[in-house]
Amino acid sequence: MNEQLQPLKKQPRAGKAGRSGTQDDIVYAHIFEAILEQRLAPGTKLSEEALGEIFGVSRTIIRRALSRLAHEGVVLLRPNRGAVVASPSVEEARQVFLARRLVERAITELAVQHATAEQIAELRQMVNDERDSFSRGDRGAGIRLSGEFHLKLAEAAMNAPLISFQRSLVSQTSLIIAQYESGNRSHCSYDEHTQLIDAIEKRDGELAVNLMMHHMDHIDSKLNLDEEGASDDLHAVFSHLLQTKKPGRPSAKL
Amino acid sequence: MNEQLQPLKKQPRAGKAGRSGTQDDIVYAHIFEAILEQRLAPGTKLSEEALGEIFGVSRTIIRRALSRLAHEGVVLLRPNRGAVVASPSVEEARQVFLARRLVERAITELAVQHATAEQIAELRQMVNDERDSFSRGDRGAGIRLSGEFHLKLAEAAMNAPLISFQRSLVSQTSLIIAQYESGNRSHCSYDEHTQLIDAIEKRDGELAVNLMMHHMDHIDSKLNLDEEGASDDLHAVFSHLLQTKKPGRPSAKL
DNA sequence: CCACCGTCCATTGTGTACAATCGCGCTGTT
DNA sequence: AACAGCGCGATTGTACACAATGGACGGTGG
Repeated sequence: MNEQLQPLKKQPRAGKAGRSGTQDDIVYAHIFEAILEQRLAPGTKLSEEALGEIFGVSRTIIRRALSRLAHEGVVLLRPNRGAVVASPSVEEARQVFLARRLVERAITELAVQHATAEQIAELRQMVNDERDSFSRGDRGAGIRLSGEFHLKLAEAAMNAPLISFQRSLVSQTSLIIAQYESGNRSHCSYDEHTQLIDAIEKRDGELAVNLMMHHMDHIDSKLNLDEEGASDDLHAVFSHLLQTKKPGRPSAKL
Repeated sequence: MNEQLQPLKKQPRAGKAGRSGTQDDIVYAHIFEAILEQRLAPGTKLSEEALGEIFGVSRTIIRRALSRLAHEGVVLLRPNRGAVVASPSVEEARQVFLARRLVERAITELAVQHATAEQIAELRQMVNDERDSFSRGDRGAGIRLSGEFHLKLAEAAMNAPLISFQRSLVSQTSLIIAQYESGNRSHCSYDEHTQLIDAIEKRDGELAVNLMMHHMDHIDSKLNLDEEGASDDLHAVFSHLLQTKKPGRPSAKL
């Protein structure tokens, strides 16, 4: 339990109050990555003290990071009960996908208008990285990079609120994919990303939007949101036995 | 500086760790309201210690509340420099409005599909409250209630991510209105809200969306985002002198 | 007289101690 | 033996103490 990560402790030991927010960001990014790459399974308890020891920081920092993650929807903060990795229900997944369709359409249209040559080049680079990850068999990194592609696209749309919203949606999408993907197919078609970039570069808005919508369809179809397998959400598992429940799920899983 | 608010201190004094998050919520809500009702002007410094004394809680609580507010975009957190009430630039305002058009359209369509009779009744109640506030001359509460109407509408859309995003957008919108409104006109036409509810109740999606878009136009037209008066953003004030800044201002258009 | 620089002070960033809460196992009773 | 009530341990929630940062102020030199 005493082993700690090196990169965190670039300085002696304690008391390096400086670099405001840097520690937060590091912890946040590490947990975030671990969740999105499915190294942390949904439902896993995230103990503040344990994380503090692992990263070599106090609970204060951990707590801030968890707070941010909860705000993005990848972590569930249960009052007095600690934090766990979120395990989106089917209904939550549907809502996220609905919202994403909406946002992705808008982002695509805006990106066609505003994307600079530099941004397009960066997008191509990201697709390359993504392809590399998949060819290396690093599925987790692939999911993450695929998400980062969509995030980069949002940046090209030049709209801060949309970027922020997209970050949250992409994070949750990655979590959903990790949880519900029907394993056999190669799940993220990076060639669709390439086609999308081509359309954006040609400033063909209609084509780009169509491609994006098809891309969304493909992602959607690769998930089995209808018959969810092996959930730890008892309410969902036995939902067919319940007659009068509210549309929204309590989302409390044990 | 020693005067404190009563409602906060419902119990003896310190150590009431219970009711997890309640104190946070109270502090958060109070600051939030104060900002939206323009009792706190944009740019005002929000000292942690001062707020802590006012609310009778420690800086820990204040810090969390400020963090949440920053996440929603109504407070700006400057590392090592403290928090201030956000003062959205014209460009930021444009981005928020663009995003809102997008989201409001989707919310309206979803609300037409999903709104229950109960929710519609609640919406009518909110419009009443809003009208009362304006007739009382309580402009601040009016702005806030107008925002809460749109938030309630988002709830009727039954999509958690959209609700969360809408909350952020509405907050920022209120701040923008408070900052940029050209003072003479009565600014929020609650009768438009009433018409909107009627359309939703009749399940007339096309009409509802049209009304919502016109509503957005009206809000937009009441702001003078073109000639911003007396900004404290030097970059914006002297932007015409700068040659190599960010690529101009991408016109807000979809 | 103005500009530069070193010191001070106010304020934030972080770690840590302590108190409250929740879940869980134990014991006693029926 | 099963269930209810109760204390206990573990973990989170809060407050506070200390360290570090950044700006302000005043002194000194040009």
